[in-house]
Amino acid sequence: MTQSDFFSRVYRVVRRIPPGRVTTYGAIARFLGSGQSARMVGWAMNKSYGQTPFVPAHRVVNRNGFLTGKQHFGFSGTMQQLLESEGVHIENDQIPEFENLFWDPLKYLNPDLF
DNA sequence: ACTCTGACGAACC
DNA sequence: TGGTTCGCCAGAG
Repeated sequence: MTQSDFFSRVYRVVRRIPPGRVTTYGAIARFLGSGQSARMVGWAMNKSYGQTPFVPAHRVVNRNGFLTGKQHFGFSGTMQQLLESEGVHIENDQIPEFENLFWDPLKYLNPDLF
């Protein structure tokens, strides 16, 4: 594992997502210059458990604001609980305010630094 | 070496 | 409107 590994780059982006905000697998992939690799971002999240520093994977949802990765948080409901503890409202595994809470890496981070 | 499977998303029917 | 295909590519069998 080196600093430039795709997974490491993904983790570094995810760690920058502010509490109470969310982004998408595709947005991260596009930010890293690999727009068609959203699946790899998902795979990276799957392997993010136990990483240090902590990787707030619960702040990454799919492009429609659905908590598609909730099954991977151990007890079903953990992902939702983490988000709600940050003030993110959820209904039926979806974030109604998704469009307002969406945090785009391309808008706040410099790709050259990743 | 080869096939299959995805925490995705866009393009096609 | 909705199901299927396809690009992507790292692991597992």
